Amino acid sequence: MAVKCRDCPLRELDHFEKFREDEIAFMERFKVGEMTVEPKAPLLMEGSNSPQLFTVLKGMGIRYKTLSDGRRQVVNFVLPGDFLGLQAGVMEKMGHSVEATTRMTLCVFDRSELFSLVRHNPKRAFSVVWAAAREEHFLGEALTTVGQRSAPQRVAWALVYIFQRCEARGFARGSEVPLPFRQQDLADALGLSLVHTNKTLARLRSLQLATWSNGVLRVNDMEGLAAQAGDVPDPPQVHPLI
Amino acid sequence: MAVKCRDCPLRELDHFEKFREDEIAFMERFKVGEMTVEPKAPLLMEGSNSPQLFTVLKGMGIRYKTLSDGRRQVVNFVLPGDFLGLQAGVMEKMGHSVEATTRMTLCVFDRSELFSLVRHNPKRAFSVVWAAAREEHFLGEALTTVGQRSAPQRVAWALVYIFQRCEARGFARGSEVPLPFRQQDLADALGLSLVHTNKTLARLRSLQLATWSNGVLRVNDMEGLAAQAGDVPDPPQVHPLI
DNA sequence: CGTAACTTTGACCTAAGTCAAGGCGCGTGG
DNA sequence: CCACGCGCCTTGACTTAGGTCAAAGTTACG
Repeated sequence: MAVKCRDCPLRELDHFEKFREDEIAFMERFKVGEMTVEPKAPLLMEGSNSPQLFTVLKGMGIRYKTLSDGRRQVVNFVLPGDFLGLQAGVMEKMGHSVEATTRMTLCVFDRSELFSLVRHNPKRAFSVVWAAAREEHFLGEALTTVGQRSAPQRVAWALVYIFQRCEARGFARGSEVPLPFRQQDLADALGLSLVHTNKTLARLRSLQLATWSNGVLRVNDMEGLAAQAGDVPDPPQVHPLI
Repeated sequence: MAVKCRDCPLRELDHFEKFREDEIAFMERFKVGEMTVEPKAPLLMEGSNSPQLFTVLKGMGIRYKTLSDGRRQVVNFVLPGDFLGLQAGVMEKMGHSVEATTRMTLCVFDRSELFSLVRHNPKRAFSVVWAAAREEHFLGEALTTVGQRSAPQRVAWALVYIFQRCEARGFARGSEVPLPFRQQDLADALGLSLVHTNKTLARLRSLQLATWSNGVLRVNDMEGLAAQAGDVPDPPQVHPLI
């Protein structure tokens, strides 16, 4: 039932660094199980201190923070290969919540083993640092986008970003990638209202740049979309933890 | 001339975790020197791969990203105890630039030693992870603030945040802390225009909540200021690297 | 003293928010 | 098998928070 790290399909992707034989063995000891959750299921709660850490194997979700008045900031979209729970693992509590959008399957690790992982396997420890730095880097980009760019730029930027990430994970079929989120999620990620996000998407559609409907994003003109976005991110090689 | 880690004044602050004797010795080997820079001096450049990492000993600065059209996002304010260059240390390049605002003195480390630090000193390695997670946590808060809050809330939030950080570092004299930045810097941090930031600060002043002039922030009514901000951050214990 | 870098204030404008009303697809139960 | 409800998307009309422009104070400094 539970997939062995050895057979993990994520490792096959060019996007992820290759494991050495001993690293695979090490991770198999670190791994305590596998979990499947339904859409809407909460995985981690802001302020909580989960005993588990996860690596996403399948499915998508969102990281978000909720304000006391109910407003919500989507902090990032969660895709396969993402590591969840670092903050809880190293500080006492999570800074944001994580929720499944589609059905997801996750690799489960024991939080208390994180320290021993750092102690006994420096290469893997470096991957943890890398993951944290990667997220920090992304959040800097996102902050800049939300702080400085216009609505059309923000939306275009987000679509390019998501498309690239999906593509790197082998989800793209031609110019299409699955995008199972609601417009409200994107709006909350970009600090825009739902209505304005919708109208902005409509404009990108009428400009023949990108179409997002029924959970599928089609990018007709990546050049043009990137031009709309202004500056665009760059997705490098990643270290998964699995 | 160069201060020994043993005598580093930062270690005295309650805010930072105490070092063990062997950790001090270890850091002294890791440290390659000390540097002093003048205001406006660039410390790290976005996209570059600095051979050095720094811990701030004295002075303040800003982390920021620049867009191709000249707009700027201030990503965070840099205070003593902050570790600079993690992204360059672990990925190939920085995601943002760092510039001195006041004269600063920095502890200099050799980037290439970072890996050996992780390998040979797990406790310190954990501190690196901690620092990265801390920054990630902050950026999530900042993103939420910029994405969801109104101008008065943003400004109040930022003042509370900065005041707390300064206080934890022992900079507070009563209700005053040094704040040597320009209004433009705050505006760029919050995604607001200079003019609107100025007017918002004026309102906080007239409400008797906080006054910021001549590089000094005085918080008259922390309760009220926090109320303006809505939800407020929490500054826990930190691990410095020194 | 003059000039350059910040701050402050007022008048006006526009990007984005809010409100409101439909539309559309889908699942459920009568 | 149809209709009702629900979640999500779409569109139009109107409002507003915050941006832009412009000009005048204020310091600090050479």
